[in-house]
Amino acid sequence: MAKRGYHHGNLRQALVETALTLIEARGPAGFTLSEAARQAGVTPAAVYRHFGGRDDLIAEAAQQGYLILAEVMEEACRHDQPSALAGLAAVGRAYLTFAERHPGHYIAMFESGISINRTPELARVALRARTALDHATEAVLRRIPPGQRPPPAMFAAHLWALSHGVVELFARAGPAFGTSFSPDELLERGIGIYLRGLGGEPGDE
Amino acid sequence: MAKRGYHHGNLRQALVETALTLIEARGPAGFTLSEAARQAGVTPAAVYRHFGGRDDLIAEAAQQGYLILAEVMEEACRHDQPSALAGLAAVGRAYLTFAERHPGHYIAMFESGISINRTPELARVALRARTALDHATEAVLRRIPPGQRPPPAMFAAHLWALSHGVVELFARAGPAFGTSFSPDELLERGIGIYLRGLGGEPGDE
DNA sequence: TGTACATCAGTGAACGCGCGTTCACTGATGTAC
DNA sequence: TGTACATCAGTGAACGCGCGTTCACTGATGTAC
Repeated sequence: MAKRGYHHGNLRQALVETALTLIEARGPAGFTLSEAARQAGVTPAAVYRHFGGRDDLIAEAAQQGYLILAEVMEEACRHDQPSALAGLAAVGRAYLTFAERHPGHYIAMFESGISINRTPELARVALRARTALDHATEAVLRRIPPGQRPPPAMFAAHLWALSHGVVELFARAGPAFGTSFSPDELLERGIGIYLRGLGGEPGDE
Repeated sequence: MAKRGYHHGNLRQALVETALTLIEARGPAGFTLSEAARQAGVTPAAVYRHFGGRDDLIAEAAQQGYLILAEVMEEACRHDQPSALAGLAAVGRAYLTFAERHPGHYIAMFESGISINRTPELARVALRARTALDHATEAVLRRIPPGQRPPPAMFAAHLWALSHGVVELFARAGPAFGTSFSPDELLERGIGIYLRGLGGEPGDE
């Protein structure tokens, strides 16, 4: 435990991190400003030095999440992959890994009910994640016979939807809707089939 | 407004329907037992004649939702479709339509945070919806060259995940993540590509 | 058909609780001279 | 290097609120005789 006096030092970020832990543990409804303050070792009123209120704190958590997601997406398409399938699978896997490793961020982003248009910054950074995904998929699309290519935006939307659906139904819900397949396997094979439908990688996978 | 005296007549179902409206309007966090009672024209305490508490009311709403979804899925594969694609698309479309027409149920089922294993009845009826989806997809799978068939459970999971992802990201979020494509178009073309990847319907779509 | 009675759905008052938010304040920090 | 002072992060007490839940009750319903 770092010593602290009257001034916390970095309360703002400490609150965000406490919020993330709470959201992860109790869901978006279980999160309260007061408890976040308590766990950060601070009076509830202190929170108002840094955030407009409860929802702004969640929004900040979501915003940091979109930033991480954007970076993760950018990273996923940085390394040249041996095949289109490998490239796409890397992007999908990155999404799964993100949800797994940053559940608090993930919930704040997609399950907390805060609107992506709540603040211009949030909208901006969400768009950046979106754009990163678009770029990642565009790179793959170039390796596919031109005749079969869907519009890039649609291609990205399909990948995102499939990844998101797998996370929501088969990863985050726990074994509730469980199949005998792991989320990773489910997603990777789904992407493989989809990609074959586009005419890419005839002999692959 | 139906007249009522001291006894409501059908308070239980009236509460469920009020709950659905509230959940739809304010999200799962905005729903309160007290307000549901108020809108049903009844004291909060009256709710406890019919439900164990707030969460049981939500669970009942979810349960009725799974029932509707199961029926919708069963209906979607009842009519013989001219092609495998048409069959699959009908199932996907049914899912979208369900989310659109029964947003309260949908939220209670997938966004309220109540566990599917909360009660045995809820688990049973959720499984029934799941099974209906499995059957709907199995029928399609039979029309596909055997060599390419994925395990039926995986096939169903892919369809579900794609549909669910499209709903969550591009239908329910409103225009937040909007693409230029409608959710229906997105889903239908996604299913088309996926199905071609399975070797079905070579010249179709 | 009429009366007595058991049942139980809904009442209304009350509770303790923790929430989000406000306010005037206090005391640590760091800058100017 | 030392002192005065402005800044502003965090305090702590207080608030009103609506929540979920409990309890002893009341009065409508429907059944038995």
